[in-house]
Amino acid sequence: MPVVPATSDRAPPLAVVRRGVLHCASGAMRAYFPGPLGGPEKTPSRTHTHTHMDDTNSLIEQRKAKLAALRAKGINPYPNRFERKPEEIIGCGAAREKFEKGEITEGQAVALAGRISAHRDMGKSQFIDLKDVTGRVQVYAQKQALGDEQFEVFSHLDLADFIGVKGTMFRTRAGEISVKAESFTVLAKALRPPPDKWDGLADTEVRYRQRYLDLIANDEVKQTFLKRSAILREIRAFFHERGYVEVETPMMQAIPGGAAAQPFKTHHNALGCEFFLRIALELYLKRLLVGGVDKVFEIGRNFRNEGLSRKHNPEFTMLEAYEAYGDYETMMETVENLVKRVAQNVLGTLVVRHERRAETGHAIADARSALAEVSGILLCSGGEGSFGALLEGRVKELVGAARDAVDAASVALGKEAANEVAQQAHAALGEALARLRTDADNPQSPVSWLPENASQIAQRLQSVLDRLQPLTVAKTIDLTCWRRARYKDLVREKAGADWFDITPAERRRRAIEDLKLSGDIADGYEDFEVTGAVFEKLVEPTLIQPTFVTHLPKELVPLAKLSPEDPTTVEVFECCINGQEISPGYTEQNDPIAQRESLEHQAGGEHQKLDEDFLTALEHGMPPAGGIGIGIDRLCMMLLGQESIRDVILFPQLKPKS
RNA sequence: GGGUUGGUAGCUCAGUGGUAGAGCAUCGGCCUUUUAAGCCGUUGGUCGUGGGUUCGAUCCCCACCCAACCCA
Repeated sequence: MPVVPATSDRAPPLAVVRRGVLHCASGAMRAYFPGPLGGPEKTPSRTHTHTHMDDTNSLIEQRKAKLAALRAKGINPYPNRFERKPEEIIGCGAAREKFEKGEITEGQAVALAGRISAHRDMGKSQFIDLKDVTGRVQVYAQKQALGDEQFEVFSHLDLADFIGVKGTMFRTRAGEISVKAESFTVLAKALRPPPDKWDGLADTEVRYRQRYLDLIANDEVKQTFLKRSAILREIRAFFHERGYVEVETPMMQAIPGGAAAQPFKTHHNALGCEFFLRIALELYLKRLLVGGVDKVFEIGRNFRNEGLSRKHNPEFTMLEAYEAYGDYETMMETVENLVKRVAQNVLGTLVVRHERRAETGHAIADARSALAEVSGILLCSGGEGSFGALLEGRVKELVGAARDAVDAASVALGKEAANEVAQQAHAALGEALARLRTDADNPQSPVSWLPENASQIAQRLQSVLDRLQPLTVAKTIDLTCWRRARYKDLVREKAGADWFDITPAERRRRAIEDLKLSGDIADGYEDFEVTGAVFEKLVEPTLIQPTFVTHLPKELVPLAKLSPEDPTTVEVFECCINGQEISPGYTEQNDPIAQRESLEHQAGGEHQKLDEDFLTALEHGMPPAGGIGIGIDRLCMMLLGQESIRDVILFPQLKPKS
């Protein structure tokens, strides 16, 4: 009931005004576009549009009214092209740069086109910023120069409209390189307003689902994807220069092979059979080695039917390259040279600096309020006896330290300083949380917790850690120095020098109890899997600087070739950078009998999973070869300083909106 | 799968058990070299969805949807 009168109070005058404008305008539209375009079959949809417009927000309505007004003036808001002489054509940013360098002189005629990104109205003179992929340039429009009619149209242009401008270059009094408009053309009217010019677009969901808005609003996002493109270009150039052949192999495969992963299933109607989207490129590229394509690579999408996370997108881009008469040593050099070249040519440096992208202010405010909450809980639940121990303890000290750090961060002027203290806070809280969890799990703990207190405080601490996370991402990756380290040595660094001298039972106990990997070690794990968990959880995340991990145990990579110098290991490397495996490399298995045994074992007796055609190919003889795979998305994350794979994939997979 | 945080105007964000707020954007007015232009005025909301509690819910409770992060 209260809704109806309220609407009827307000709605009628607005509706009358808007309908008046729209009806008049669409009448003009029909007059200007007689014939098929304005024919009767369009009328129903137009009517529908009207009802829709009445319901939708007024910003779109206003723009549609402007669109109709343009048509009423005989201006086509969506012309087929921007008419201009070829010699005048120039990019917006390019025009500014060329003027700066003196390649264009004051008063020279130019033509450029772009999207309006800012509008400064001075009455009888106006400024807009015009943006295209080359950058931004200011356009200056004077009533006198354009004439009353054109100036009227110009002054009613909206942010996000596309226009073309012809004019002359000059520098304003304030020194800004600008174009004085002599004429302009509306190239495409935008019916929706762009995101905020200052704050950009922050809503992650909108950024990923409507990436075009992200690209419009957030320039650094556009730069990231332009650089991703440059990375791909450099990778291709690298391999082409070395005589590699680029190929494309099937994405739809009857038997998905080359990796252990769940595939996506699809169906071919005409053939009446199932196909799978590929999970790896390997088996087809090796067929090409058999066929005499000695150096071959492919860059393409793989699909794995697994969970989504910061590091995983269900479809991701993989590079695989194989080189006959090479081995895993050859391929290590290849990876190193490739990454160095790409970094140098795209970033101009071999030292990659990762900065956080999140805004410091909000994160600190969040973290501080959460910390205050933790302190509150500590105080409120501080009864007699048991809590005395807590309040005296390390936990309180650490929470206090974290608070101080966050407070310091909030007044720190520089990003660096804020980041440093945030990192300290993060470390301190991580320690406090670990301590809490240990004590809470340990009945012999000197602190006799109330269980609900412990878990409550642990949750709050976790929350604080989460909030501090965006502040703590700052690191430098030095690509000039590539370490080579044996798997066992790296494990010994984290798990103890005697790790491989103790019994398997002792290793398991130590991993679960001392190294706190209980959640990562299943009951049925083999001994090598226990060590594998240590590597994956404790070693790999710490390998920030480029590291080739070599001499992996043969059980871990059963399909690989044994190392002649140590037959308990295989000729395989994992190249880790930024705490992630970027690239595995192999001396490829070319013994058809050994390969058959491994694949049969992997298929676990399910014969339909065996790629007989691939095994047949090997029986025809494959030259000894080195091979690598490089996760392009992860490589981009590392090079471009992004902490989420979704920030290097233009359209990451999200749950469809219902 | 579990947990934490979030979803309010086109955008960025405040906020409260009782008529919904700011800045920018929009629209109107003044201003012919501004640049986060300025000044004056104006418009704009199913407060994620669905239930419940209540005289009254955007707020409290429950469920669900979507997202980010952490853990598994």
